[in-house]
Amino acid sequence: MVKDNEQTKQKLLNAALEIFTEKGYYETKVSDIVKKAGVAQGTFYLYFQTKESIFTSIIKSTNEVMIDQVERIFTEKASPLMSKEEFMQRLHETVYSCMSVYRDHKAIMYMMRVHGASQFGEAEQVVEAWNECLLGIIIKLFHKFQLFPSYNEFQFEIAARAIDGMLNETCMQYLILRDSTDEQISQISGVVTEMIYDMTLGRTQ
Amino acid sequence: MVKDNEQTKQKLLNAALEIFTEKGYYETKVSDIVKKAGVAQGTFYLYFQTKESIFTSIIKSTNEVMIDQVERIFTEKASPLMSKEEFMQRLHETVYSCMSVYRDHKAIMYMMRVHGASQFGEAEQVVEAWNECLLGIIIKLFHKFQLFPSYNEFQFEIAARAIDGMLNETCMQYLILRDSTDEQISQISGVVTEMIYDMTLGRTQ
Amino acid sequence: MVKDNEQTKQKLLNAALEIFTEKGYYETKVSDIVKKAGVAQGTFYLYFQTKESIFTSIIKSTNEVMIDQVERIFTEKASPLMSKEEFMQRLHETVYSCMSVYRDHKAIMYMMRVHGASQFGEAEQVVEAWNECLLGIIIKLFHKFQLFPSYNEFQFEIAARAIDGMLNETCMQYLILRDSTDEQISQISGVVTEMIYDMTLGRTQ
Amino acid sequence: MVKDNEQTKQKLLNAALEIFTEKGYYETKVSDIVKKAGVAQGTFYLYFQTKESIFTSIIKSTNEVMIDQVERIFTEKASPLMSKEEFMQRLHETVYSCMSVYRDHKAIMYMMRVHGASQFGEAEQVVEAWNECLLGIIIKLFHKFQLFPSYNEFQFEIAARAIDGMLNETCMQYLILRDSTDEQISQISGVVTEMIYDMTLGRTQ
DNA sequence: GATGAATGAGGCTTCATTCAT
DNA sequence: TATGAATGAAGCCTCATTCAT
Repeated sequence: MVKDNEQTKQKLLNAALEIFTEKGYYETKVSDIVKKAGVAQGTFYLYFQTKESIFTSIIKSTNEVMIDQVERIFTEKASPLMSKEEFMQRLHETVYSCMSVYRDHKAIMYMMRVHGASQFGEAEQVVEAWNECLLGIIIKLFHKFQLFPSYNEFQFEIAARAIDGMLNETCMQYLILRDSTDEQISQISGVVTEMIYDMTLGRTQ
Repeated sequence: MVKDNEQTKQKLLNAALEIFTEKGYYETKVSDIVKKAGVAQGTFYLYFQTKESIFTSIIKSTNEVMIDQVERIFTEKASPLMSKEEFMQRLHETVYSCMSVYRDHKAIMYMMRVHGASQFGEAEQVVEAWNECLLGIIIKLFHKFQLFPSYNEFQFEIAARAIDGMLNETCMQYLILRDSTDEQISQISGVVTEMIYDMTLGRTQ
Repeated sequence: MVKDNEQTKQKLLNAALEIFTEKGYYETKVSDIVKKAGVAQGTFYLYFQTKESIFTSIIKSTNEVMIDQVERIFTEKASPLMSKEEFMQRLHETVYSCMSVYRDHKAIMYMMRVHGASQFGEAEQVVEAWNECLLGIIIKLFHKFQLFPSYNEFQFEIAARAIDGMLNETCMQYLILRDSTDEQISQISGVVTEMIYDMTLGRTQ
Repeated sequence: MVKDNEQTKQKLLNAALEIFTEKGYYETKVSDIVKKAGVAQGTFYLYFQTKESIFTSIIKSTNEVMIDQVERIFTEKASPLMSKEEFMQRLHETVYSCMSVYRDHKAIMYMMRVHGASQFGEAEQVVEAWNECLLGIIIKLFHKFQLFPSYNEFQFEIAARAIDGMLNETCMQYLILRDSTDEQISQISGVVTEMIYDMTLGRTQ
């Protein structure tokens, strides 16, 4: 029955994610995964061709979800015509949502960042895709709000990457490496929101 | 002879750094290292106890140098009494110097970030030490300039990590993953400097 | 239903023969066989106990047929009283028929010779049985025609094996490894017939 | 020291030949080989890349030797101008020498014929090379002695293959599958020589 | 100190066979 | 009878480490 089929595959995926997250790709043995999943060694190979392929499979599928979620979050949240308060409110919501995405995919993010998942052809592209996704969104927003009018293409990109780095680092520290309460996440996004505002719309000028 | 001794050890360290950087810890074989160093397999174990120990040794020693350099850079560069122009000038210099440190230790940084060097007890501490180093400096500066007066301890830390993330990401992208000219590095630190200024001293109250 | 039963078994036998022939015993997987037969993995074991047993089963049953055919061919075809022309005619027919047997069981012969099917207890006996069959026939004919009167038992056997080898090799080359037309097979048996004649009845006494 | 080096390699080759001969390629485990050679599992891979490569290596090198030996044997042994007695004498010597070659490389021949060594790309070529070698020699002799004047190209080849098969089969039976004394080998080559003579120079007509 | 051959534990993967449905 | 998911033993190979010279 397909149901059973999928169940086993899912058990393997869950086990693999957990152990990859804990130990990284190389320290994870296929035997660890099957043991945790509660199936036999051979069963693994009914669902995945190689150890690498389950790894790639995990980060690829998660990544698609994350990119999708993030893109949805940033769409049509804010407009240049808003008042500062309204804008801040929206920005805060956006940052908060974005952080939730990180939290929901904690294990994957951990794997990608801490264990440096960019070692295999496909995984590398995934990490890159994720980076470019956020960057693209930020740049699009810059244009929408006509920020940094004096900046050239290159400077634009730098600014976007700086914000990307800010978000990434805070998410990493407070959502991936530590567990934070909703209350704390709200505070974190509050600080980040303010900073982003100050660097952009709120620039002294 | 000690001289010879050190020479061989250095050859191994150089070779190891190069290959670790290129392939990461796990994909690097001791046999690769000795081949590149031009010594015999057994010789490796005259200088390092294990493969892990040469790895740790490399990132530890480099890290000390980096931390030292960065701390020196941030010391006494700026003071709250300066004019904005002067302050900006100093900050720019500081960021630029900081970027130079990244560039000078490109390989190590690459290893730490891209390959996720935080897998072994000691290496993990090194990565952490580096993060804490920058963070500490930033927090100290916040205090010195009495920034974010309304922030509590937690928010303070968040803000510091955000800036840390900004710096890290831009360094990563432009100095570690790509090669940038001095001219470009100057532009990059310019943008970052402005952003930092806007988020801190230049805040719209 | 027995009918269905037999059908499935036959499908498996056909598939197995084809793949064994193509890849040899070891490179053939049970999964290949069932796939080609269009049945499930488990079904295989309803009809055959092991992979080895289907293999043995195939060559054994085929071998019986072949031995039977060959024995019939050689029976009462020629007699010492014939004229040379008549004898040659009969010998030619015999060799031709013999070659047809090889051709009809091409796959099995291929398996036995090219893949060296003599690795398992039973299979080995089959190959041997086949060899002894031909050899026996040839020796019987030698006696019937009172050939090699000066030869002792040992020499007799050598001569028989030599002819056996001749037949085998030409069959192998032209019927098993290559496809030959009826016309060509006729030529081949012509040459072989002449040679056999020259070595036996036609000997320069 | 190179001496030791070669010694270990030779131990492995000897062990491998012995076990391949006994069990065939697939039933031979690398662990069997190293056990018989008295070295560790890993040592095997210092000298051979894979199990297949030691197999190929063995039959390739032996084959070169055999081909060389056989070609030397057949060179300038007989000439069309000889008397029958002299010719028979030479032919007998030739066949005898040829049989010695088989005997000297018994194990390899066994492997090639009985286990059907033609399963891997390179091994296949080796078997073919050996077949073509003998065939070529026989055809050359046919031309030299202007045998079978009425035969066309195709018939020529058939005749050559027939003789090849005769030689092969007798060698196989008496030198590879059984052990024969020198005395016996002499008898065998005697019979074969007579047969070859009868089929060729001694043809009625 | 330097060498490099030798070691052997342990990982990944295959595949014949079983078994619950 | 038929299915096909599950099993697990066993093989090949890698590579960090040791050791005799």
